[in-house]
Amino acid sequence: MLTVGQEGGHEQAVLRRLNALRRLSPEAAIALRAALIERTVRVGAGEDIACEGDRADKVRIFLSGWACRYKVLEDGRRQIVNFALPGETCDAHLYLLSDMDHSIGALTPVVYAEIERGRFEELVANDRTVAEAFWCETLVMNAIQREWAINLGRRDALERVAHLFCEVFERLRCVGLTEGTSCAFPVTQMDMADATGLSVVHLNRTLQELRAARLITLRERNLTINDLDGLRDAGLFNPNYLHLRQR
Amino acid sequence: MLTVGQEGGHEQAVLRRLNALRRLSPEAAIALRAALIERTVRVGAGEDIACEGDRADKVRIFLSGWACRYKVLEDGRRQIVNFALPGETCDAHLYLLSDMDHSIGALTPVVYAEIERGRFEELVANDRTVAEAFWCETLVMNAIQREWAINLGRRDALERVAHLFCEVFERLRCVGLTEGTSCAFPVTQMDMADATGLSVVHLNRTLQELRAARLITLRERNLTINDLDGLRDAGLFNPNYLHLRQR
DNA sequence: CGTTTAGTTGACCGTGCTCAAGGGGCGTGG
DNA sequence: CCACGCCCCTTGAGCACGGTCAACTAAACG
Repeated sequence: MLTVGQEGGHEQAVLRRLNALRRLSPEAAIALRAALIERTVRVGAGEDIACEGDRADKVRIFLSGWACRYKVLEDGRRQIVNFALPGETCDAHLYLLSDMDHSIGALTPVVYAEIERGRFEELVANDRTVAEAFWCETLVMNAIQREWAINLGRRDALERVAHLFCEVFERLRCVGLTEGTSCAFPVTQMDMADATGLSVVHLNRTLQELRAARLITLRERNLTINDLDGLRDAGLFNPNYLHLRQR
Repeated sequence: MLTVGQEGGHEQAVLRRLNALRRLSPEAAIALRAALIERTVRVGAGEDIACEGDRADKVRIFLSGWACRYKVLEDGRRQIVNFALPGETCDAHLYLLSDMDHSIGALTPVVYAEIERGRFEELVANDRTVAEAFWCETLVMNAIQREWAINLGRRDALERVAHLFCEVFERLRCVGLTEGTSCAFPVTQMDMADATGLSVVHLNRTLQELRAARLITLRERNLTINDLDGLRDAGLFNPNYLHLRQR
């Protein structure tokens, strides 16, 4: 069930993310913030935000909560192909394609801004930095998607899970959603398995391996990275593909 | 080694592809064709077109030959994350990110058009249909990348290879590079293995299985699909994610 | 309280990997 | 013209990583 309302405070993440990709002009930031609070949608955990086959007619920008993009094969096998984290945009200009080729599900309660085609085009037409920021966002999502292909194709179970943790941590860090070496990780082991292409049983054992190596602590939907360098080594993680500006 | 020169005749594939994604205005088609022949680059088989870490400063549009995007892990494992086929654009607006996060290698002799940042922005600024066509191209590449994640994460060897054949066949068909149920497939088994996340040995055995099932004939770098429906079933292939306009 | 959902553990099995060897085609150089 | 090397494909044998099936625990929730 969807409920629509005003939502304040979370649009900061969006601006932080776009700024990290491409510096926005002050006027652009103001215009964008206004657009983000015009129409927000809340979705409960476990609900679908969009389904494969749905008409694609608006742009979604995630304000809070975790969602995932996924596809289910005929026989029930599910693959999560990416997460959608706060501050991230779900396919700018998506409406140019007629319909969704995958589904988007809420893993936790989610709030996102919904921007109609005309309104979105107005935003990018009025300010070059906004247009470029959304291009960057799309290009980076593409790069992340490539990295997931590498993860699934050529890394073993331990490496995959370690890499996923590193990536998510960085994606959250750039929008200010980490505290020290901790961040939320509100995802079941089933979801993690579907994101890493493993079975739940093997994912569970892999987590235990990471814990035994004192690389991470994961409990009550909270991730603490005890040894960032160690985790990066274990996952063969190199953050360059995230294209976040160095500070 | 690179040689630069004039290249005629192949730009048709680019126009066919962009038109299949978004109808170009007649004037746009003319302007684009002109831009495509201004500066073309030829690369020999096996050479790299771009390397991870290179400065990203121009847009590449492939005119003929096959290339692949790939990344190599520290210990030598290689994953091909996508192919770049004639008519396809390699990251419009790529120059917005400062550098390449992966490499692009030529699998056969390749000819591509190289468009400088200023020239490219002029093209998309002058005609809305061009801008939209490149957005579509990028969004579809993103969708293809997602599908590869599914292939690598949740399909078994036979399904992966069958799916790859179906996808490549469709991508070539929309630019007019198929003849009946045949198309070029100028790729070594090593490359196919790296694209499907399999070992060469197992890929070889999987090919034999597809041949034994009379689904395909693959010899002398030429693929014939003997039973398209059968191959689609075997690969759980649904072309919707390619977003090609139905004729 | 019973039911459901998430996490955990054990035992067994199979897909796909590794290692190793050999064959065929082709270009190069003696 | 043949020899050699190289690349690509193929085959066999053994093994391991990760899947499947099943049972059990603990927490959450009505």
